[in-house]
Amino acid sequence: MKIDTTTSADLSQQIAKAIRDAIISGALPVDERLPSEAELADQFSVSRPTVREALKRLAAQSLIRTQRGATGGAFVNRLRFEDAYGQQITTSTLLLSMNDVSFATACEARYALERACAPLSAARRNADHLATMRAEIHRQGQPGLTDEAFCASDVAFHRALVDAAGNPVLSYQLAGAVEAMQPLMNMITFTARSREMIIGLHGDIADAITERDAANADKHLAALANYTQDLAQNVIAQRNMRERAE
Amino acid sequence: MKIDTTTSADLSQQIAKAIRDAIISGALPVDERLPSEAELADQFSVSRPTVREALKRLAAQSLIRTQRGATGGAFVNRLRFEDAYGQQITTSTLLLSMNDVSFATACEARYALERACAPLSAARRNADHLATMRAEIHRQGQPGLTDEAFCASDVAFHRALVDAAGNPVLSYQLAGAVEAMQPLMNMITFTARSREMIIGLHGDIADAITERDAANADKHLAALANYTQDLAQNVIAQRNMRERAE
DNA sequence: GCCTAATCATATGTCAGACGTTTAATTGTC
DNA sequence: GACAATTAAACGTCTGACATATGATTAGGC
Repeated sequence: MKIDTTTSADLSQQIAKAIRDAIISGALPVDERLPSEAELADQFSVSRPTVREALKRLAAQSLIRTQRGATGGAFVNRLRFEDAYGQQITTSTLLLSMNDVSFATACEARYALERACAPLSAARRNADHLATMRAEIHRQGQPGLTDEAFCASDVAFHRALVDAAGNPVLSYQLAGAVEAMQPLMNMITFTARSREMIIGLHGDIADAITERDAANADKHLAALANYTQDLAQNVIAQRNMRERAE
Repeated sequence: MKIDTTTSADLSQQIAKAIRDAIISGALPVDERLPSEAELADQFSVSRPTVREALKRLAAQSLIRTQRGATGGAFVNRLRFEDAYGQQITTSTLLLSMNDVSFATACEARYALERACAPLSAARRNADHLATMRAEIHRQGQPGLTDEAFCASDVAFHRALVDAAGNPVLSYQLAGAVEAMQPLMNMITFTARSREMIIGLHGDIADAITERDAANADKHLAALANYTQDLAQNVIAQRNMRERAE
């Protein structure tokens, strides 16, 4: 494991890259213990704090985990889908908020991906997925539900729909798209009538998935996508009206 | 900005989380300068190395950038889609290699996502996208091309197809799926005949996109997905045969 | 008075050494 | 042989210092 002396980056960055490359290449297998911080400092000819900064960089990416104590140290971490969800959501959320991504663009991406899952979900859904979807639909209909709670339930419904496809890669990819949309969704204040409409479409989608009817599931998802876009456009139009009036 | 004293995690982890939350919530806007390391150390009542470890964690996620010198410091970084690609690809690659994801599962996810883009690509593609796709198809047909080069060109073709949708969110999401598949694709040794077949399907897809024919694009993408799966199955079957013979 | 060059101040990057804390293995005792 | 005390290894944190980069300031020359 050698550091790249040609680049003029921070030492901790170079060391992190060297170890990261070793992990990606498979030279450091999962659960392998890295040398101790003191040994790494010797190997790379740097001080322990510098090594520690490099290790923290890797820890932030969930590439390693550390344990204290006699047999402790840094170990190559098995990156699990659940661990990657959080990071994916954080990144997606920031990408949307920092790059002036329009609601329309985000919404389009989200529903395009979700519709890609629908046929698989229709084929493979099990009782658990259906039960989750029905439970969330029921929750969404309860009076007095805050907008935040409604949106959270909305996300849970769609995640169940995606998970029903039984493909962890898809679930991971969609997690970012669906969860990151939530802050944007929260911008839309749902009226009682629009909630009713959404719940109805959720019911249609759940019905189609229950009946393993991929075509109908796609149809209702498309309707939901259109309706969501319309809602957002109205909110934006009204906001512009208000601003012009002031 | 307060640290969570209830959890018993590392101090640097707690501090990183506090700053990260502030960034996500918008309390720290893009390009805002964080207090100097010494000031942060004072605020959080920790030493400077601990603060530095926290900042390195954030830097690893591209949430901040640092500058040396008199007016230097740590600044909230505008997370760009291009910056996020690399991280997304690294994470996706490790997820696949560390979790025994079957080729079938990864392939299914990839083509499901890609087919979700196709209708948008058909509607919005411009001359640049078409030119890139044609150029890659031409490259793929050249004799003497190594398997690696063929796969790289394959990735470039599909990225052009996805980018044609004109939705940066989709491009970002797909980058992980498409690029992370490459190591798995490289496992498949393409014969001359299978390359011919793939190039033919690429041509069909490019034709459909050129003609803005979403239905045909989807049809040929589905055919390509099936053919890729078949190729992989044959490779795996042959490998098993060899192992049994030994 | 204006431009250039030396100086300075500030902040990050790195180092050395030390001490505290956690944890498992070892040792010693009953 | 089982349990308790000791020990050693490793991470977590702190202090203090020096090196280095870089913008701002100041001094000097024209």
